[in-house]
Amino acid sequence: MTRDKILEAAINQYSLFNYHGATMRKIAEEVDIKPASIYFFFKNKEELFVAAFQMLLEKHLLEMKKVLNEARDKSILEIFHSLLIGTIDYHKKNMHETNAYISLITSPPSEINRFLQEHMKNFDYWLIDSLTDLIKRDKPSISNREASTITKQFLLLMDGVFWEINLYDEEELCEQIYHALHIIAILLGGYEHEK
Amino acid sequence: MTRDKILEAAINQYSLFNYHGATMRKIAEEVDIKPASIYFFFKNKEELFVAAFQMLLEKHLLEMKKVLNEARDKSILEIFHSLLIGTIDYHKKNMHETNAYISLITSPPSEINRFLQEHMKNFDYWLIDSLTDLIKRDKPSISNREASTITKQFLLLMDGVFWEINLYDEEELCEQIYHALHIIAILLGGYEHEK
Amino acid sequence: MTRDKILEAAINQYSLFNYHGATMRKIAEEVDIKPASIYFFFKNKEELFVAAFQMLLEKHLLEMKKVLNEARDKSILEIFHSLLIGTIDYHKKNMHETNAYISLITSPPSEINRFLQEHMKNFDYWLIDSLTDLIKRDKPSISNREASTITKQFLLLMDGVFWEINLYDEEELCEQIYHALHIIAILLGGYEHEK
Amino acid sequence: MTRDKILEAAINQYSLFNYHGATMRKIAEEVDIKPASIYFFFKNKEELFVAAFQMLLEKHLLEMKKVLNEARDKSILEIFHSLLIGTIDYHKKNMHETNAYISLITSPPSEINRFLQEHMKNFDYWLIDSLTDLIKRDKPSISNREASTITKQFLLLMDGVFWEINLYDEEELCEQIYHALHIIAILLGGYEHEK
DNA sequence: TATGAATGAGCGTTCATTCAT
DNA sequence: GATGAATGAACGCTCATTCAT
Repeated sequence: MTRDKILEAAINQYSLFNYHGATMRKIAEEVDIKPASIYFFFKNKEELFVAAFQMLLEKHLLEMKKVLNEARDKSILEIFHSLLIGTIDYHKKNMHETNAYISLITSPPSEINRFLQEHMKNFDYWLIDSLTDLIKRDKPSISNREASTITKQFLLLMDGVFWEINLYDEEELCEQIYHALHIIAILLGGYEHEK
Repeated sequence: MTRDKILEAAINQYSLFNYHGATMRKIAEEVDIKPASIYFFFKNKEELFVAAFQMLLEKHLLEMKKVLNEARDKSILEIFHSLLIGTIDYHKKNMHETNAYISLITSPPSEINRFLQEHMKNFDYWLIDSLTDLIKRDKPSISNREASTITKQFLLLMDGVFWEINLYDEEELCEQIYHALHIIAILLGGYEHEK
Repeated sequence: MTRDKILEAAINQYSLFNYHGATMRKIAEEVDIKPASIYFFFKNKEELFVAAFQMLLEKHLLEMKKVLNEARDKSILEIFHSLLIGTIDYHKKNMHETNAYISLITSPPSEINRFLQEHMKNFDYWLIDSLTDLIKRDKPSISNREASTITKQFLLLMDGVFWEINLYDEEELCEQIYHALHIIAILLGGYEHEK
Repeated sequence: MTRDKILEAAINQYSLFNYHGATMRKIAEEVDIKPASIYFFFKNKEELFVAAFQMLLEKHLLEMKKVLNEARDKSILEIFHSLLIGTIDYHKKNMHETNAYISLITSPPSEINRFLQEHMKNFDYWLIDSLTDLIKRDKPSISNREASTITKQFLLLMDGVFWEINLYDEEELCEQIYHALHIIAILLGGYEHEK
């Protein structure tokens, strides 16, 4: 109970002030306990944050899996659509976590760098594999190579949208999502044509 | 100039440890002076960083302008190409600055938030305006709306590549740039066809 | 008994880190319980250590009495010999306790100072009285004054050897014990002669 | 200036409360500065105490050398006398330092153990060599072995007196010194006789 | 008996900052 | 221009201790 609240507060503070600015005092304040109490649950600041980041990344992975699973039976274009919207929705709903996630990737505290690299690689492999499979299921005539290319192109667009969360407001972001989907439609259309 | 060296060191430290982790002592150490000496040039930490960030953003804007200028006389596809390659090249060559830039955008120290928003908006306007103009110069038949759409789609792809600087190594990044250019070609091709 | 194990651990920790460095946590760890459990047996740190020191001093006194008792029927020179060897043996076998004992005497936690002074005085009186008696039993011709002198000289030598436990290794210490016994023999021999 | 006062205060506090009880705050208070200021002169607590102990041991060695030097031209018995009195006098006059010295030897903070061992060995060698030389100068007929034996016997007595600083008050201590000198006289007398 | 959970006080240390020189 | 010396505030953390269970 308290342990979970501490983890959550750690992520919040990290998203606002990064590692060095996220002090044990402020985390404790957010949970409404005293700083010393944190040390009953975590050995020190570093281990608290390793635990918090682990939780963050797992949650992110789980959420993505859920989104993909719920869209699994739709057409590939709709799957891309759901994935994009799902990602943005999740991140808009959990701005603190998203901010923390972004900070984590752009300037990871050196202690957890290796662990982070591992996670990112796994996440990437899983997403690429899943999407490539779904593309081939939807368009059986497509070659492995082509499916992989489409996947990577989609990731490129998704990453673009993801980065633009930082730059644009709700409305502009919506427009960019629309552009992304439009491009995907064109790319998939190309293969449609050739079939 | 000692002052310039301090600014540079501030950016370096910021890129490595963010605002709260970039201490006056470490900055001074990097310049090989004592912390007290920094206060001869800057009133306090906040003003030092405001100055450093200003320099960083100006440099970034200047660099982008230079890249665009040098490509100005090529075809629009080549311009897009140059812009993408130029951006990546610049950021690969100045990893500290890029890291600082990313950190600045993803988790800006609250004091400079307003100033940063202003800059980003101006940068965006400038880039969109410039690109829209160049598109229309290259393809006079295109409507304002269409030109604006292409520009935004290009920005989406460029942002995707930019974010992937964080995720991928040299080789993979190269592949993604290729995908981006390929997509751009298709999008422009569409208009070509309609002409 | 948990209580006894706590006392023992307290002495151990005290011998290693003195009063302020002997923490409740480390003591608890040594007994394989939690720090809170110590408070079931002792009101607080101070009372725990008062109890521990009392035990330590009593044990030391008892041991000395035992050594003296076992040598009681030998000649006075042999008694001195046994006492010296016995003391060293005991302290070599219980290095932690000896260390604690030495620390206790050289830098007593202020709270138990008075209690310690009392004990030391009693121990001293007892040892001097016992030895003086035994000398007179062995050499009836000796005056009270002379017997007292010999006792004090012996104590001086024993204290020398005791301090050198801190300074020398096994072999060198053995040599010093030999010197001590040699001197004692000479001193007693002087009276022998005069008899 | 300030640096020296800090070292002195460190020794004082150490003599009273040992390493763990000698806090930076109390040391700073004694010097009438703020705790943070200590860190301008010393990297951390450990290095402060290493410096303090080094100073302590050097001062002790110097003092002993001075005492020995001043007595150099007297007879060997008088030299022993001066040494004993000089040692006691010095330690009585610098009770804090003596207490620190004793604590240092009986329960050295593990970090400086090696350095301390080295010093003690050197001090011992120096004292033994010096005394052996002086004995032979005073009694040329004596063999090396005999001189060495006398030296070690003297050290034994001096150590006894030294330890008894902890146990006895002024008056009793005086008596013990008298006993020590008496024994030395007898021991030297033995060789006199044999000559 | 024993401990999980909590805390106030204090620890060693570093922070940004000042100011006389 | 630059720094030696200092400091108030805050840092991460550990201390002895409490108390309900």
